[in-house]
Amino acid sequence: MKDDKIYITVRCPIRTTLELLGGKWKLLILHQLYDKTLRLSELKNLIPDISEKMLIQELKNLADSGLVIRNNFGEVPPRVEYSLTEKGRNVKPLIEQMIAFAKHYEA
Amino acid sequence: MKDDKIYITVRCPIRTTLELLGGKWKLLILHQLYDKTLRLSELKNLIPDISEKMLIQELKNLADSGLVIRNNFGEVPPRVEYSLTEKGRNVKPLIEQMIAFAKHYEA
DNA sequence: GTCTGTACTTACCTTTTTGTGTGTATGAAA
DNA sequence: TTTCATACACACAAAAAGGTAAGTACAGAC
Repeated sequence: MKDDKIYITVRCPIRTTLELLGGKWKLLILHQLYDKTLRLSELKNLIPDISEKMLIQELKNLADSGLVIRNNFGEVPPRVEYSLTEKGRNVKPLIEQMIAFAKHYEA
Repeated sequence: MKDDKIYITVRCPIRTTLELLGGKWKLLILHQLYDKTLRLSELKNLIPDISEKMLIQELKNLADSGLVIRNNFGEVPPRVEYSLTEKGRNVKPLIEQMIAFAKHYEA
């Protein structure tokens, strides 16, 4: 029913971004990754309250979305490095606006 | 500001913003509200797939956070209008960055 | 031959978020 | 009298998100 109306609203850029970046962890991970390549263990230290499962899961998510690149060195013990893709780097202004918003809010 | 790593990480501006604006609906509501005052029923039409319960709940949330003002005219049948506060208006650049991000992503 | 370090995987569980359906108040209109 | 419109409350259910704990693989160090 009323397919026209619904269709327009449910596929808007805000929802797209929410799907890509929504949730508790993705933006925090991308923020850490912004200007450096990091290993899983390093991310774990930088975001101490994330569980290993969530970190791996969200990194996989971000890699599947093409925002993060997973570089597996194929060594033993395992060595894997994560970094942003070109598209992933587009989160920067978004993150900066989030920080600005929090600042304004707390002022 | 302290250099305690944990403290910094669990209480950072990104998390603050996530707490205020996270979830499926808040940003969509704020977006509709950006340049106009709206009644509940109007918002319901503009975001057809939100349930009434969620709409009311999220509006209450946003009002409690001081981002939205609830103006109750005390009439019968009820007439209540919602609009952004000054602080609420600070979401604009954030929303615009979300839209820009989606655009870049899809390009 | 046991231990260590790393990046996972899996099963299971709890919490949070979101959705559905129903009920309430009231004045006016039919 | 009945019906309608509006904003919202409440009980409950379903779904999604997140957390815990255990296990896997394997080269090299001990």
